Amino acid sequence: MATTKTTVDRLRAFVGQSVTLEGWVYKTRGSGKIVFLIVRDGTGLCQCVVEKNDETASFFETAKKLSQESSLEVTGDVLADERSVGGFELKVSHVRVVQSAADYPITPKPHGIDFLMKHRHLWFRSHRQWHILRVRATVVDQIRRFFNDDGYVLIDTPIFAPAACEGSQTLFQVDYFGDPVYLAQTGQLYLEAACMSHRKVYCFGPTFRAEKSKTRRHLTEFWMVEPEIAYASLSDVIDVSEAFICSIVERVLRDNKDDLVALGRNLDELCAVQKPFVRMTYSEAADILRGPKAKELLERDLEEKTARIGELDAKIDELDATAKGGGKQWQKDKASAEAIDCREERSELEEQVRNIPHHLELAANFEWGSDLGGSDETIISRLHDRPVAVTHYPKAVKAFYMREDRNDDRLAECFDLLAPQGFGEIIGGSAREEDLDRLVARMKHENLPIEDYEWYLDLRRYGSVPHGGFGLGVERTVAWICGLKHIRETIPYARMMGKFYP
RNA sequence: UCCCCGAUAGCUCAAUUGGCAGAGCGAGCGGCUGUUAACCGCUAGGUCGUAGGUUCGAGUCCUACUCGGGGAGCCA
Repeated sequence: MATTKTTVDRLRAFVGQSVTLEGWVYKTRGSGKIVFLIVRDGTGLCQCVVEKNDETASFFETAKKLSQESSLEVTGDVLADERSVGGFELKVSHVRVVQSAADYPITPKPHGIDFLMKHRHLWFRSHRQWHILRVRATVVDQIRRFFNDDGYVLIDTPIFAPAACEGSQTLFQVDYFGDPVYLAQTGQLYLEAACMSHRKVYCFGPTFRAEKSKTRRHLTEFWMVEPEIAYASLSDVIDVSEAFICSIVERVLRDNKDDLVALGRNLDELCAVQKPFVRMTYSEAADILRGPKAKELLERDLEEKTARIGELDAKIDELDATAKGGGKQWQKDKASAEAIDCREERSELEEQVRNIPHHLELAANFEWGSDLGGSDETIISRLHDRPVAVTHYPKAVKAFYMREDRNDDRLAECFDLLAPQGFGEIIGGSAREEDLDRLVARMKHENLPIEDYEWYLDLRRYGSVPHGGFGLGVERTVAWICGLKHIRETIPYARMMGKFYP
């Protein structure tokens, strides 16, 4: 029997030939004398059809009883068939079971998030997760490629850090041969040193924050890429972030369009991510929040969401009636499953509706001097169809190393980049204070232990120059690009407050 | 740390509002040659999160705790 080993993504080249696939059973459907095996092999899905006849007699019963996620080698002729997922199918001539799986926990039916997170090691195999992590891999590759192709030198910064860079209450403390050290929450200060050697540098690795926040935008361990550039102004740094974000979006649209479509992402919204991004100062953002546009947006939201809740109520009643009435069992089943989805959407909307008056109040009473809250960021980003850079925050709410605005000493030369459609902050960056006296004064004001930062201050003593950089959160970026509401699915093994298994 | 919601079969959810704990999926057995979350019949599967309390009677009401979800603060 002449046969070639191949993978699902290459079937097109083998139509009319016999091939062998190595994979796992994703789903099965059977009838008396025909079995459909949907096999996944890591590169895609392929329907394998086993018909009962003399040729298949030796393994037909085995194939019929194959359980979900059993591993197997399957051999057969490749046919083009539109009825099949992916457009090709295998007319099976041989099946070898590698291992028979029993009682695979994740079924094709819906599961709760807690259950799925506890089965993350298996959840990977589900189609949606497979698409998301493929997008992540492209994003990570493009991050490295963008900087490597533009003359940046990769500097690996330490994960064990001796002291706080930004604030010690959010650090994980580790016992280091009897001394307390902390898991790094940024490599920035180390990068500032390196950029005085290489001019353009970046670091890329995991970052740890012990923030006690349980929200859709937080992880305790996440990946961050941080470029740092010597002789750069704030405006230069924002230019880099623009080109950087555009290159990532463009690359994903080029290489992962199928994944995005499978995830239901609106591609037009991604295509609209083009230079130049919107730039506004913190003060302008504050005016917008207090102004009529923000109010209109939230009031329209309130109307639309209330109306949607009404629609859902009606739909739920209708579905419940279907589920309890006559008709086919599968129709009733489908109706009750849909009703569950509708209830979930309704309770989410109800929470949002409850929060809108509060958000209205926060926005309307926004006071110059406080940081933008999550709801404030959402308002600003939803008013634009491309990313928004909010610049020049009050320096009091920002980190000590940010450069003081020489025209207005209340301000820091910093920016946050907000992703559109309400996804919120994906980048935070700034020009760094290069003046020794200003920096020391600021550190004293914040009661930072100057002696621990002597090495950092040396950078201002020996050839200090204007410089700056930013940090981009990989998971938030992937969530935005994939259109996911929660970032926990964008990292292979999410670490969140109270969660570290598996 | 604070606010809201939840916990019932392996999984997803019901239980007529205090009166005999149920359905689908999954599992097992049987049937069906083109299925797309297939379908049809049968079988097994439960200390209703934990501990107290109210009551003739508690899955349902009250209190505390544990765990989970969502949000606030903080942040990428």
